[in-house]
Amino acid sequence: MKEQLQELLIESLSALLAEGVINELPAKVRLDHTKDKSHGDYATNVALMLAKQAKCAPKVLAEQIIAKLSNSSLISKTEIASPGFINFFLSEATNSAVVTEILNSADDYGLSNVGAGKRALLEFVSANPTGPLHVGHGRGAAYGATIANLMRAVGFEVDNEYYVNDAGRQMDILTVSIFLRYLSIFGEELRFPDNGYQGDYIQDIAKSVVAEYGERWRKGAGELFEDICKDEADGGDKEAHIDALIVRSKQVLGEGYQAVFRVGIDSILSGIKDDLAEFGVDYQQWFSEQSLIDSGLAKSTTDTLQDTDHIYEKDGALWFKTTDYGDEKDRVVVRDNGIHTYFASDIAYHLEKFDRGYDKVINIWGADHHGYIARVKASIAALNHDPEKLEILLVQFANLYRGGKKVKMSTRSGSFVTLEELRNEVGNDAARFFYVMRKSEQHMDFDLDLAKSKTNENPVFYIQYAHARICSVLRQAGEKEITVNASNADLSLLVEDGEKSLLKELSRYKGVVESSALQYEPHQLAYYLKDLAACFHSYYNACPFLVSDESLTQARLALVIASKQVLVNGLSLLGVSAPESM
RNA sequence: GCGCCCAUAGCUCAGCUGGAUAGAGCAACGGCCUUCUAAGCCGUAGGUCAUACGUUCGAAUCGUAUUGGGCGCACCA
Repeated sequence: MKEQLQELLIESLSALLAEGVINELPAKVRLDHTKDKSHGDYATNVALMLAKQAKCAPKVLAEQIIAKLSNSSLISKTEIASPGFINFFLSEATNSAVVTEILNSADDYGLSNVGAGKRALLEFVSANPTGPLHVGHGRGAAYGATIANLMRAVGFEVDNEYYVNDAGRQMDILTVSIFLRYLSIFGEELRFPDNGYQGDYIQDIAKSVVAEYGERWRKGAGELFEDICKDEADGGDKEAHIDALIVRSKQVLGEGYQAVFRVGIDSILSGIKDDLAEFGVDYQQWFSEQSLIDSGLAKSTTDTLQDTDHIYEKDGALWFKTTDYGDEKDRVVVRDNGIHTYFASDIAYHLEKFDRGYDKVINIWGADHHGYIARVKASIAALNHDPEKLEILLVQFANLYRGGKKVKMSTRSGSFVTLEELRNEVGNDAARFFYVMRKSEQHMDFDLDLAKSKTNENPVFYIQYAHARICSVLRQAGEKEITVNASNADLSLLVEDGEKSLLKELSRYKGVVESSALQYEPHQLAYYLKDLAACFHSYYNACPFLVSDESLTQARLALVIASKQVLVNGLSLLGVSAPESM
């Protein structure tokens, strides 16, 4: 009905335009829900916006706008409030119509088509497959999955994609780490490199290698470490040390190197996939970095840039002139040792994304990668695509708190809390909700104790409890042999304050979904659901639903069932369950 | 040093892209269970929206400067 009201308003403005009272229509006609019910149901500031070009006082213009407003059964009255707002009071029938609409649309209520079927590619998480996902990745996962749900709800076609960095040096370090642990299982005496992956999961993967290959790839530690430069703890350079070990391992292992690598990446990747799936995060595509190298696209993209003079050579390395496109400094794409950088394949990856013909290309990155934005956009521009089409959403880190104290984490040493551990501790519902409850660019403190608590300070339980309470009411109705006939209820009986505010709250839902989706702000929906639940709890305490007056019972049940539907729809967009009882 | 993000009640955070008297939850205080789940509700108290200028009918919101915090500035990913 907001749309209808808006149309009426535009009609009126067009009439004024025809009469020359105003010179042009505003870009958008804002119609807002009012905070204060003495201001009616909706208010617009158009008269204030247009007063200057109409060269008259806002209040005078407001009167003219109202005069041109055609009669409609929607509106019961209009008022002008200083300095020039027009307040609309809707008729009771208009307000309660939302219940009918919700009941008719059911699970589809809240869906719209502002996205008009445009295709969007949403890349998120994309953590290096060098270990299990940790709580930092969890935020990106929950955020991305929710954005995808929201965008689909408003009519976009969305593909979720995970970019798998299965090529490059990190993979070599992973392989060597597994290999060394594998050797240790057979009692080989060796010093594990400072720069290797220390986590326990590496030991587990090494055991899998044993299970699959037995002693087949066993080599002597002496052979492996002979003449290798010193590690950091021994006064050497840890980078050089591990690089030397990588080269040696490849020599010593031959085809076994690939075999060990395979076991490692398969194990880690399947762990990540299971983890995300259990978290309710689904992907349409898993895009391999290695595939860009195998297909030659990485190479050909670099060649193209070289042919178009975007790349030059310096100090034995190939540099991409990203400064031509506003970056702070030029970036290396091929190192002096001939190995391409991560950036090089990333250029090809983004080119590939654009070539797939999406209308929107969206990346969700950890905020620590913000320095990377300029160079990626530069590469898109250099390859004759519109860098504006790439939208990069940054997600800040999440700190865990337990007992009021920050949980310390460090990735290198392997002492991090994994996403799986978090999910096991607080549950998927609380994790999903908490992650998106905060604005993504805001640092968040994830309070583990709060996420587990079962009081109204925990918003997840608060909202779910509202849903469970409604289910309970409906069960009671069944026990009392009340036949619920919501769609035929006489909604004009809903006149209590609690009912009016609940109706108003319900009518906000569609707009919240749309706004959350278009602005990539799931927290708007999270807050809305909290407000809706509050509205319901308040109503629940103020009015009994199952009363002796049968038609009143039916009307209240209709309202309550509509509320339940919106809670279910909203929670499902957030990936949170709606339990029938708690 | 340069760049990006942030600063709102004692605490954790919203504030619908410039609107009307800045809102929730927690913590504090006072009430509500013989009646649909008290995992709930009602009320009281709590603010120089970091600071200072500016933009205009109107600023927590936009601009500039300052202060204070986070992150980034690799031939790592």
